[in-house]
Amino acid sequence: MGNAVHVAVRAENYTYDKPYSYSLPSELSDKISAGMRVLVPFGRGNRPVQALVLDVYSEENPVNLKRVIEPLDETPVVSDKDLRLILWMRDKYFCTCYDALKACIPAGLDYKQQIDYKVNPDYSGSPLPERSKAAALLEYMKKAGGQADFDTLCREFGEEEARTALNALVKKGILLSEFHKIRGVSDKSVKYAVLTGEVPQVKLGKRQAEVVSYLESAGESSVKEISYYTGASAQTINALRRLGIIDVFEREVLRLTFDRKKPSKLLPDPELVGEQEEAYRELLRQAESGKPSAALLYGVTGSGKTFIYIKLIRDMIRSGRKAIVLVPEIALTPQLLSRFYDYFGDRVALIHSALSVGERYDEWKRIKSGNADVVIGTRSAVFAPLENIGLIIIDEEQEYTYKSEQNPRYHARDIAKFRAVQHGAMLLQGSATPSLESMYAAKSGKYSIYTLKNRYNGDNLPAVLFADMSAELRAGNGGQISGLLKDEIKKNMSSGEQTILFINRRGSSRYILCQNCGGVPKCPNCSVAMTYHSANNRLMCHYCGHSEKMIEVCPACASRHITMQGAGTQRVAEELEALFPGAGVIRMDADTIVGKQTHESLLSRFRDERVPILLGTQMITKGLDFENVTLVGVIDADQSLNIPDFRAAERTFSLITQVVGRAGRGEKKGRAVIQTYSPENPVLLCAARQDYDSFYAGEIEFRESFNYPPFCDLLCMTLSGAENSKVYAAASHIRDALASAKSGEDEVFEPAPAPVFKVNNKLRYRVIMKTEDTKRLRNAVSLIVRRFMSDRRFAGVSLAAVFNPLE
DNA sequence: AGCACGCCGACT
DNA sequence: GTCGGCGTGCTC
Repeated sequence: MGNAVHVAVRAENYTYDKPYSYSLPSELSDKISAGMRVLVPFGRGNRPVQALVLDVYSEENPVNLKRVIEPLDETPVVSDKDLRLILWMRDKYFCTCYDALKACIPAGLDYKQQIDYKVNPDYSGSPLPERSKAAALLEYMKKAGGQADFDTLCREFGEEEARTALNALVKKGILLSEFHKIRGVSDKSVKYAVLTGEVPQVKLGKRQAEVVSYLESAGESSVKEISYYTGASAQTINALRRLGIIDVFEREVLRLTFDRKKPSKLLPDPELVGEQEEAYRELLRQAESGKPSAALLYGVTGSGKTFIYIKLIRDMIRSGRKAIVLVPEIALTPQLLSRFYDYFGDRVALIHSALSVGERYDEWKRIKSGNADVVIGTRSAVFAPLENIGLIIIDEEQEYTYKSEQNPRYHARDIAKFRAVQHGAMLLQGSATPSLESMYAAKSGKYSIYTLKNRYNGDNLPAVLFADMSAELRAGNGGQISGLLKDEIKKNMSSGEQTILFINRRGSSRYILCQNCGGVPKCPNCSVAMTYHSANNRLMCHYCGHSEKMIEVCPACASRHITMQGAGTQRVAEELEALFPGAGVIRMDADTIVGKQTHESLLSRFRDERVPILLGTQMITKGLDFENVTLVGVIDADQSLNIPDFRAAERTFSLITQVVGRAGRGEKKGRAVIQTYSPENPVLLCAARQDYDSFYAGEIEFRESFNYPPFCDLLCMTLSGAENSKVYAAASHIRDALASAKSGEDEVFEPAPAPVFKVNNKLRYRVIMKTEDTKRLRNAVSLIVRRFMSDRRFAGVSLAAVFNPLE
């Protein structure tokens, strides 16, 4: 008899991610409990591997088990509830336990492991054969003072060679190895480079010369910026540093920080009126029941959802429970944040990606130690280590930022539901334009639903005008701005009111077209056109990160007639400048939010300096509340409608509705101009009237007749690899495997090339399956994935399985 | 994945 | 004889 543990090792491969037993040395038995991480010997070579303790039990026969080496934590990093969440995530998302664990804890708690090697001074065995790699490596280490870490040796000898030589030397006892754990390093500093003034002794490479000339004009810059503007890789920078031409140094990074000064006095409970009060009462009763439940708060923009949230959370806190509030993107919700500080002061914890590793870790510890009552944050905040959660709120629940695109590919809503069940909490989703899935769940009784119809400060909906762009084209206006929109902007400018122009760039980006041969420059690694970035005047690939200089002559036919396609903010800005010479335009898109210009700085300029026009992409659709904005223009409303995706209509409706709602938030009456080639389109007409109900009625009918979610679940299996025939064969195999697992009305489709067939030189095929019984299929898929991964015929092909992908 | 074992050909 | 290349199979 003795103590032993079940652990989940940090496994690279899903196939062997299962519980393993290790015996617990008696000196460790009171130091280790479930939810802690330990180091265990794993595999034939007994290499030290991190593992998560699932439970401690007493083992009849502990002698034939390997022993735990050492604990990595003093207290559990996850609770028992979280452990169950992790196991559930593994089954649901086909990820490893350790991947799920990493989602639950801050990066600052994650250990990297490093092995240091030392020459054994007491070695007395036979000498090594001369001229072998091992001998060379040993010689190198002796010169380096008898000690080196693995990374350095890899750089010197190549990874493969270093590994084999080191293993041989350790086995012979010539070298000693020592395991070190390194805390996830703080990212509070950023690498900068500056010219030393040294004149190069050798002729510089093309890339190197570009970096030097960039630094000459820009002066000291961050390495990230340098590679954005010149396309230089880390190697290029390193080479220049070794040549003595540049200096590289680290510098503390300036972060956006939110003012967390404790307000002198917290605001009293907000006053609710009419339908707000009614919704609040019902929600409170539901939340206080102590039973898990889900509700949808469906209310138009400006109907005061935030105050209902605040009042509910106050009540929760009074009864000793805690709350999580998820928002789509922290930078886009400054108003909501400051309101929470006004009402909850320093009992608010904030978790989002703009925090440094260290700050996230601090915030996590603060939450875990019980010093926060409310956690606000983006997707990952759904894992906040709170105990006794009473309420989880997902604001703007239809937003796609709630879905993780990396392993584990979870949706915050699913995690929230699971945790709500664990804690007997209420999940409250709020939206002006709920996702079809959520509204359907509400209508079929799975969620209770509360509706707010009125804008509480009596704001009127804007008057919406349509500009028919095909008529414009016929009338000889081939530009991006219709006569109608131009006139409205002019009116606004003369009355000193401001305008927001929205470019719907989803699904279209700017690319280069040769007018002579019709050629479009493509990424050499991926099957997509290169996107033009005006900020650095380069062509970039959004899939693999490849970038090259903007071309002046067509590489195919040497013609100089090269034009830019797709509506970019820059092009519209140029047109505005031609129409309204000298008028101020602020451009806001991913291109202009680099370096010192932040989202906030641009917005505060727009507000404070009353710049007439704000022109931007998706990022201007949310959270902006400017009294003086009385006109909103949608440049190309149809853009996102034409994407071949069953969610295209839903996304477009949500976007347009939000943008239109930006007009007339103050005293003055607002107007909106929607430019489109299809002014009769029902989706746009509904969005113009802010009429979700009609939109929902039409869309749900479409989903039902074509059997799309929420009427079925879509399973998407993506196969990728370098060799076309192999990947295709693997896809066919998966198709057959799924076909034999199907039941009833399930459908399995033929393997098809992914919409972007080649990414990073890997070819991708997809196999889609529609199913009505996801629960049952999930087990079958888990088995298929596992079998696939351990099947040697499919080496070199990787497989990702996702249920209901958002893209 | 990563590591050892075992089988076979090349070379001291 | 033995070193090392690669195919195979397992990981408490």
